[in-house]
Amino acid sequence: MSQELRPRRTITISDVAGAVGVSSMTVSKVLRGTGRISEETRRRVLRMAEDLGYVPNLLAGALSSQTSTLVGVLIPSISDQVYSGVLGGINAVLTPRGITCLIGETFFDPENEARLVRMMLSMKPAGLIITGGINRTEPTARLLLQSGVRTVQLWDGDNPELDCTVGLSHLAAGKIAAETFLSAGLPNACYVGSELQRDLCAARRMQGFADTMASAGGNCRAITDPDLPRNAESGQILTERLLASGPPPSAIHYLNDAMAIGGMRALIAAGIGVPDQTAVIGFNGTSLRHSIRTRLTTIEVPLHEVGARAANALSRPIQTDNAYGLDLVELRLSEGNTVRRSN
Amino acid sequence: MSQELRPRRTITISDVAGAVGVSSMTVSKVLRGTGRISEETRRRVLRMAEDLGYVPNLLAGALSSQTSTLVGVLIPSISDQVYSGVLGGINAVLTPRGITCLIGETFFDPENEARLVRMMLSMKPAGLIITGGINRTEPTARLLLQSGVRTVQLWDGDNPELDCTVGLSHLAAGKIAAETFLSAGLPNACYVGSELQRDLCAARRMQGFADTMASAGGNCRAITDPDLPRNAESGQILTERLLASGPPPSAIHYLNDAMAIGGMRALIAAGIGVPDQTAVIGFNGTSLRHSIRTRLTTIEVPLHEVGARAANALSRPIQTDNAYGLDLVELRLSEGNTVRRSN
DNA sequence: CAAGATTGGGTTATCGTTAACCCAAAGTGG
DNA sequence: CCACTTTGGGTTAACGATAACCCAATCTTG
Repeated sequence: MSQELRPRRTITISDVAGAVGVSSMTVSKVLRGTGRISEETRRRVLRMAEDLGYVPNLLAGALSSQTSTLVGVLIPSISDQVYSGVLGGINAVLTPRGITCLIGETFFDPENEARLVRMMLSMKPAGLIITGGINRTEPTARLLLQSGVRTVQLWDGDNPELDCTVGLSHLAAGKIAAETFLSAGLPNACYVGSELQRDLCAARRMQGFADTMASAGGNCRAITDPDLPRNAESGQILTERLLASGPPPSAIHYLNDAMAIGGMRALIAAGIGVPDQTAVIGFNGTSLRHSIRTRLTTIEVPLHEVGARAANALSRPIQTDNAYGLDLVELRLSEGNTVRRSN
Repeated sequence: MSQELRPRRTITISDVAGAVGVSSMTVSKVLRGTGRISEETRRRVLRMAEDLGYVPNLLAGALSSQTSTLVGVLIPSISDQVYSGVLGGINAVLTPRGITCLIGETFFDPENEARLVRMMLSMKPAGLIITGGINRTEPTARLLLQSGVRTVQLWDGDNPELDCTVGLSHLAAGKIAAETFLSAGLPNACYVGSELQRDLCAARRMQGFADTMASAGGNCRAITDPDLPRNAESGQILTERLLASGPPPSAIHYLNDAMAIGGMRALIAAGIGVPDQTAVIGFNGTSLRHSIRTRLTTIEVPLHEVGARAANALSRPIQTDNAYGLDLVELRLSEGNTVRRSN
């Protein structure tokens, strides 16, 4: 604690050079391990850098070399488990490569996205990972194109765009839920969700669900709200709204697991048995999808995997033909006990 | 789509200047709104910047002005709901100020932290927010001091350090759990958690819990594991381990809500009634703490609030005396039904 | 032992912006 | 009408590091 506290003038590469008695270029070469430097000099430089507490200035380095170690990531919300799970996968790949993530939250708003894309681009990132499923403004799209920055679209696998796309087919996800209900003999279904006009991916899941139900002779209502947050409480509220509007459907597909859990609370409270009277399927396995007695049946997306693949895609050679490099993860229905064959 | 695809040479401030017929300094001033510029010139510059698709180079700007718009944030894990919740609060404050977060995950490892602090510092951030509760290495501590970068310690409110500290008292959290059990007439308790030798905050919660139990004549066992992830499955495993080792305690305090939920699954499976035979308290309310029939009693931490306050602390005047600016959020016990007065 | 190759570094010129000054022309007041 | 302030910009020199070359001394080889 008796250390020097004064934030002295910051130590630069040429301070180190001066102290060792070489040119700053030599120090730069040693620090980056390039060029021919004698073992002796190398050791002295490293030693002195250490002693002086030299910290490289990456801003300067990036400006000079025209390549930064930053990657920008745009997601709807960082406190949403789904996206933070993906972020974990991205970081797991990027951090070992010495790359740091710049995070931006769009909250599904194209204007926010536009602002954030400008911000990110002005940091001259090595790459960009942008969550799809929102209506990108035209100027933003152009900016991305012009920038020359490698850009990966995340999550929205139904609508491949940008340099390449990594995610899942939300249409397929909805279809899986529908087929599960159909093959359990439950053609009378409902979709419960919120913010669907902003979250196009969720909207596409609903579409896949409803279309599949319809084309098999079933039906599908929708109980949605434009603004409710996508948490357990909203699931409960919307389900209560659904129950107030008539007899309960035999199956419900929820926008996500949190809403499904809240929804089941409403069902149980109303004396409706799950799965016997109403079957339930969620979306996006979280570690809590197993609640205490009930194991929610859900569509599992390997979030970490999606993130990792997106990060890897940044350094993959770009597709030259018009086939956007599309990389979809596989979906699976989790084992659960909220869907049972009706008899 | 018939746009120019060629990533042309990047447009700089002097391209804009040349096109308008002024000096680049004028453009710089217009773009930043400083200096005296005629309305006429200002408009022409802005127009041209727009037309040319000019994107500022913040690296160059930061290098020159010696102030960046980056803030580094170090958290244990980004996919852990607790920390991503805090991150949401940080971002909510910083984004409107035009500041972008650099994220680093330490996974409770001091060496990772050391590496990440170096990384962050080399980005010359406007500030740093570092989660406490891990043993900072001595060189890292010195580096932080020398750097002159404003640094806020997050989360660990029992051990104020750095320029200021924003978080909660984990000792107090443990104490609340203990007092709740004690006043419910349940002196025979157990703490269940994992990774305690790395997560010092969780360890302190356990300490606060155990000490309070002991000093009131109660007792407290501990079932922990050094490496298990802190999720529902681990809660279940550790609780099974607990049950295998003897008669069930009358009360269990879990490291977090996810583990508590998993633990309750084990209790129910073993035919042990919650809360009648064993009461349960978790930590950190999540939106899923209400599972379907059981409402977990837990200690609620306002995560968003913690993050927001930490972000605000970055711009608060620094304490000059030795009283670290300590800012603790208030804890409260959630309403739940997993603790009941024993009779 | 002459001639080319290798070793171990140094020079110079940017990278794109901004800080700190400077300065002409136009306006202003007594 | 003269001294003085504004207005509206321009000049110059960093910021810290790197790319692209250059060059003297030493080594090697036939």
